[in-house]
Amino acid sequence: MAKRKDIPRAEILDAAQALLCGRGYQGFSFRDLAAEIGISSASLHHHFPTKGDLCAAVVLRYRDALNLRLAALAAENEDWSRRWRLTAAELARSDGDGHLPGILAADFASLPAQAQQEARLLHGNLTGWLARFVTEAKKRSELPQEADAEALAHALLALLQGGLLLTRLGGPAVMDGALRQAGEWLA
Amino acid sequence: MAKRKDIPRAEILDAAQALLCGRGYQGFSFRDLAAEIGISSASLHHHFPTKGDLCAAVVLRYRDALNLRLAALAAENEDWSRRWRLTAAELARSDGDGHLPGILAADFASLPAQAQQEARLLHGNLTGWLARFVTEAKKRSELPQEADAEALAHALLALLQGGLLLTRLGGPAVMDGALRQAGEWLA
DNA sequence: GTCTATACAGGGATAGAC
DNA sequence: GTCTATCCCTGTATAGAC
Repeated sequence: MAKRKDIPRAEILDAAQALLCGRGYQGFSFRDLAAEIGISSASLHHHFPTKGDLCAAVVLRYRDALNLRLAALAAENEDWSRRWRLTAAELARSDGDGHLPGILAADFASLPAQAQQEARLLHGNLTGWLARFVTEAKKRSELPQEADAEALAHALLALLQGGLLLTRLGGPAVMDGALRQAGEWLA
Repeated sequence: MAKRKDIPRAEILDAAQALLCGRGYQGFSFRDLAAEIGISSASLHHHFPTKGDLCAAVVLRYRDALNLRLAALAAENEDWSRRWRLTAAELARSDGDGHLPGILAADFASLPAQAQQEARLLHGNLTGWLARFVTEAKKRSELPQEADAEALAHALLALLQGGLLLTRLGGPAVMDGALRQAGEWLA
C-alpha cells in the first residue's frame, strides 16, 4: 500500500462518522474504514486505540460542532419560528448525519461505555437547546404559556430522529410528511 | 449439551425478536440465540438456513400479529381518540418490542434483502393503519378536514419510534414527554 | 506515523453421526 | 431434529520493522 503521511485526524473522523451513520456501530470495521481512507488498519489504531475511542471521538466532535451551530443559530435568530425551522433543517440536511442520535440510540447496547456516555450527552444537549428555545418562545408569547418545554422538546426531537430513520423504510415522503405536520402543530 | 426435542418455532422467534430489538441485527449471533434457547447453533440453522431468513421470519410474524391486533382494535373502537391512544400504547408497551420498525430502519443497510423487504412492508402497514384512522376520524369530524392523513400518519409514527429509541439515551422522560405532547397536539 | 504480518476471538454456515 | 466438530472468513487489536 502506498504510504500516506500525516493523515489528518479530521479526515478519519469524517469517514468514521459517515460509516457509523450509514451502517451503525457494528456495521463497519476498522478495515472498512482504513480502506475508505487509504491507510492500514494498524495506522488507524495508532490514532484511536480502540473502536470505542474512535466512536466516542466522533460523537464528541459532532456534539461540539452542533452546539456551536445551534448557539450561532440562536444568536442570529430570536423568533421561535425561525429557530425551529433552522434546527430541523440542520438535522434534516439530506447530505448530513443528523440522525446520529437515533443511530446511537438503536445501537446503544452495543456501544462501549465511553461512547454510551457521549451519546447521552449529545441527546441531553439537543433536548436542552430545544427546551431553551421553547422557554424563550413562551416569554415572547410565540408559544402558549401552558406549553411544557421539556415535553415539547422531547416530542420534536423524537419526531425528527424517527422521521430521519424511517425515511430509510418509507422514502422521502416520511420526513416530508413529518415536517409538514410539525409545522401545522406549531403554527 | 442436553438434547431438547421439537423446539417450537415460536420459541426461536420469540428469543430472536428479543435479541434483535435489544441489540440490533448485527448485535447478536446464532450462537447467542442458541445459548439463550438451550440448543446448538447448528440446530438453529436447521430451522432457519440463514440469518436473513430468521430475521425476515421475525418481522413477518411481528407484522402479521400487529395487523391482527390493530384490526381488532379498530373494530372495537370507532372513535379516533381511543384508536390513537391504544395504537400508541400497543407500540409503547414497556415489555414489548414496539420499536422494531425503528431498529430495522437504523440497521437497514446491514439487513439481507428479504429482511429489508419485510421491514418496508411493516412500515407500510403501520402508516397505512394510522392514515386510515385519520381519514375515518375526518369523516366523523373528530379531526379537522384540512388534516393531511399521510403527513399526520408519518409524523405520529416518527414520534413514536423516535421516542422509543431515544428513551435509551434520555430515560423514560423522553417517551412520557413525547406522548404527552402528542396528546396536546391531537386534542 | 505508516507499514506488513500476525495473533486470537467470534460469526455464519456445513458435514455427518445419532 | 438434534448434536459435535469443523471450515472459512471477518473483526479487533498488537508486534516490530521502516
